[in-house]
Amino acid sequence: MPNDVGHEIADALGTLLRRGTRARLYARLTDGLGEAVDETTYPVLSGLARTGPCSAADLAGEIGLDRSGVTRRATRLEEAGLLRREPDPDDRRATLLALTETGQQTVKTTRQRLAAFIEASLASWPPEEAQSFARQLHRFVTTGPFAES
Amino acid sequence: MPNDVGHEIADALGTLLRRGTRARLYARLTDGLGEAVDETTYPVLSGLARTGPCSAADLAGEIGLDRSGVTRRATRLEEAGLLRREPDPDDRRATLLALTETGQQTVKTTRQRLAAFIEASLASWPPEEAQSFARQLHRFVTTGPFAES
DNA sequence: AAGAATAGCGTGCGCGACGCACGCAATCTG
DNA sequence: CAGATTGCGTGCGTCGCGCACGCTATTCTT
Repeated sequence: MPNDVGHEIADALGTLLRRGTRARLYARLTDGLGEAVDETTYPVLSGLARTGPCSAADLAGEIGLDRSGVTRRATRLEEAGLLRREPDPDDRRATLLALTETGQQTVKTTRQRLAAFIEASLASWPPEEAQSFARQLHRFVTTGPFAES
Repeated sequence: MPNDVGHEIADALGTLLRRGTRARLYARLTDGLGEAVDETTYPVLSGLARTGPCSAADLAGEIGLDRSGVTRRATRLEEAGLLRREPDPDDRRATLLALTETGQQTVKTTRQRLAAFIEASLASWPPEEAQSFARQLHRFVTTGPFAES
């Protein structure tokens, strides 16, 4: 493998991990979806969409955050009607976090926006090139130095 | 283009933009390089390595941060001996920020570590596949929805 | 040439996000 | 049935960040 490869990818990852990059992308994705959903609260919605209804502690582990932070974000999202707290029927001290209908819709549209952004910037690529790139990127991220520590 | 492509890349970007991902990667890259260099201060070093000696305001624009933040990080790095403040010979009110020898060395080793991580996770790939992936990723990042807004 | 306007810099201040730890309620254990 | 444990929300301290002020040096204006 030529030496350039590592440095070329390093450059790309560098700009990708910039604070501003993340902020701009989230701003575009959550634009017009209400005051409550932003860069900090969206991971709660997204994680909850992945796991289904679960406790705040489990969700905290899922999105890599302290339990207290999840609780606070959840209250914000609850007040905005995107999330619902329901008592766990099996354990009366536990409360389950679950997405409401609008919450699910919010996650859905956000993901569609991201996919649309990506497809737009890949529009000029040969289809099979885009396809192989997608597979390679997925493989690189899941097997690289980014796995769950 | 198949619909999967957008969603597959979206997944990869999702995990890549996780808060924890960024934190873990920076922790590994800056491990043992001294107390002062961490996730927040490294962009100052890296940006300064790209631009060469320049003012705090210019560097702020470069790394997407407020000027005051650059100043504070610069003082931390200056106390650690990684950065030097020198008066601008052409403008006596201006002070230029410049990397010291150890500062340059720190940036160099950090970049080498990142490149090594990447090459390690690409070690099992066919060389020409890695090469095309690197080019595609670079192109995707520079032309995608991540450009400077 | 002198006073006004501007530019560069550092710092005080408030805001928001985060983690830790405490208290309360419910549950498990012996 | 009492003590230990678990789940949850919240107060507190810390930290990073942007805004705005004051100070100094420079540039503009007349």
